[in-house]
Amino acid sequence: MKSAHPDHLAIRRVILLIPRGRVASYGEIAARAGLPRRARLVGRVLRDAGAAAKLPWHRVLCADGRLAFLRDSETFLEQVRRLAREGVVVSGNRVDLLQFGWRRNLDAELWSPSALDME
DNA sequence: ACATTGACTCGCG
DNA sequence: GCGCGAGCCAATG
Repeated sequence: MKSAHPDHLAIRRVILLIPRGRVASYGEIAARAGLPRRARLVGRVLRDAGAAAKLPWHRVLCADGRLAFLRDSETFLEQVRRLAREGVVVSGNRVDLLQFGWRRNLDAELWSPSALDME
């Protein structure tokens, strides 16, 4: 049973917009969906969505770039696999947002100009 | 109806 | 880096 709640739909829409090879935080997704400070709702939507939803859930991380799961969990490993498949590097339990963040620091582009090709 | 629980985030010490 | 509190609020028991 798919939720018809408009907030949930807005959040799913934003998640689908995250480009391959990029990641975004729960909070950023909420903000882009017009729901500032509703990061937890994003997590709830993803959990409720499940595998059948076909959402790129692996591109969603915590605000500091860490994955949201325990390092020994199967979900964590699956997320790392999916990210690696599209070129996103996970160091330890985190991703460098300067390189792979949807909205990354402009200075990072000076350090790796090739990142511009991903837009 | 009340308390707890989160795929969260941010500021402060 | 780490813990705490606050803000957030639907789902769960």
